[in-house]
Amino acid sequence: MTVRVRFAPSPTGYLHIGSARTALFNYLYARNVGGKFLLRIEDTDLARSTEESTRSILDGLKWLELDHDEEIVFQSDNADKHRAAALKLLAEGKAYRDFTPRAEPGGQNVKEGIAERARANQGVRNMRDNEYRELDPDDSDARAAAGEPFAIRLKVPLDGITVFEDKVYGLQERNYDDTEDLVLLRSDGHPLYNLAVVCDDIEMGITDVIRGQDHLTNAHKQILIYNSLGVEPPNFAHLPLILAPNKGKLSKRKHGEVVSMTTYRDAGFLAAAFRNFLALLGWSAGEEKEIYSLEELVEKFSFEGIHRSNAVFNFKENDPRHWTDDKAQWMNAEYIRTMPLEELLPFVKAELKSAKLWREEYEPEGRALSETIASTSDVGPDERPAAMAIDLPEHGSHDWFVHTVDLIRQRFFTLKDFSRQGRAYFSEDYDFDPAAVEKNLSKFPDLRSWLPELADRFEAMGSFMEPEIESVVKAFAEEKATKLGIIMNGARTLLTGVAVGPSMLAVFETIGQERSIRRLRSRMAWNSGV
RNA sequence: GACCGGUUCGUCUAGGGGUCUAGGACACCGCCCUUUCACGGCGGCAACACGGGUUCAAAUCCCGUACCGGUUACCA
Repeated sequence: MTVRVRFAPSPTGYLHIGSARTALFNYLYARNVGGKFLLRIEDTDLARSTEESTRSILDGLKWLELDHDEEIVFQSDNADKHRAAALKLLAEGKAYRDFTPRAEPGGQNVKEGIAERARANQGVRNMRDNEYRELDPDDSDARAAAGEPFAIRLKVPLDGITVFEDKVYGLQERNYDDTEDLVLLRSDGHPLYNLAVVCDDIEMGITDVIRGQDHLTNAHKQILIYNSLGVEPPNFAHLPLILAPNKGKLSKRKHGEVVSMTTYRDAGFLAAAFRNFLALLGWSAGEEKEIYSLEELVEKFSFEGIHRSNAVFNFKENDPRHWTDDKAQWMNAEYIRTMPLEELLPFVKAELKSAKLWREEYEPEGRALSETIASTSDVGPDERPAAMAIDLPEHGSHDWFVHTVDLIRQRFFTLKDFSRQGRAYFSEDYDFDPAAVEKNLSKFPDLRSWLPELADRFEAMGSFMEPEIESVVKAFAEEKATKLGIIMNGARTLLTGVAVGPSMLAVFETIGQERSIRRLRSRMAWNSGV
């Protein structure tokens, strides 16, 4: 039998980080065993479900590249089937009509109300002591026919236990006594979650249900429904939860955008990096390795590697440097710095495009992309031999673009850095970081005249490549009896607007002779300073 | 309250009775490299929740306690 799993989010918000991981694990398992990964939108709570949310969830999945098989199922389309199932159970005496008037929906905090009531009922109430449970079927029919509203509840057997072997949590047993006669159909005819899930999973032929641990007790209720319906329950695998730094629930209300998948997409994260991070939250291949490609994750995925304890998603709300989990940030930087250049290029292109920094000249002309890369980036920027310099691409060309991306990515964390910190490489219109101006320019007033003077030296140069640049700048620093670093850092600030970056010689060379000269002479940074 | 689950460095984790003076990663802190730096290299700090057993031997097995989480809806 081929494995069929599903990811079944309810569209009441964007794709939450925990849901994203659930989707990932479903996907990994399906691909690992050659099964199908299906998608179902659980939109039966009309009041809370929105189309926008559905779109956002789909966007998130698409971004993570978790492609689903077959058509998306919308649970609301199946309401009639759910009702029919409830009616069938009613007809078979496996469910009953509850004529108890619907209770007033509690105050603001539903959960607290539930806990409160549970405490109050402590030891008194049998979970199945409903007065209508054993109502004579004829009476029941008569009252229903008279138009009296009723809910349909499952008639949970008196004695026995539900048992299943959870693929993560192991053997799970629960006394029927601990499960109430759950409502299948609301008095307004609306099918409820547990019924809908079971019916849909049966209809979709789901063999393995992989979802958050918050559904562990639902599994028992659902098994009861499967039993009543006479259908063999699927396998269950529950995943540990992802918690907030205070070990509480991670929610949009409390934690805001950090939990949304779109935040990461918009912040310049690579899907591959984020997937990698997500996979390691609650799962381990049992080896000392952190970086896994999707293919490796698929290959190594197993339920044995999944934890039983919840994981904390660590971040500091008011600290920009740690706005999200440090490891996620590191992972993304690691990908940007080390992934094959040809895979990174399209992302940089998209980023530059959206920042209006992309130029058609960066487009490869005729040459295959890989060919270009081989000629410019096999050698790391730091140990590029002199011979390479001969081929140094001209600014504005595709080769230059490739060369530049490879040079500047070494200190970048997100795709956004290419259009922000790296803006000066692609545009004449860039800002100066006040801290950099303060640190590298304002402190050394002499640079105000020295840097334009250095520009004059550059202008006199024939070839503008690292070795020549180096001797010119060194001679200049000696002449001015100052430290080379002062000149270099001042120039860096003028040329790039920021205080950090690759080797300054490489920066000069990459920015190019003409632009370097112009920028060294510019007064803009000085005027922007304090 | 009841039922269910969990508890190894700040965080993610390795660990399935001896190889554990508990390993890796991130973060943090030093040092080195360097013209600077958020790259890189080297190093440091830092954990088996607690109490009882079982055993020659326990982070690993059993029991209890504490704490944390989930569920307990005519929500999903």
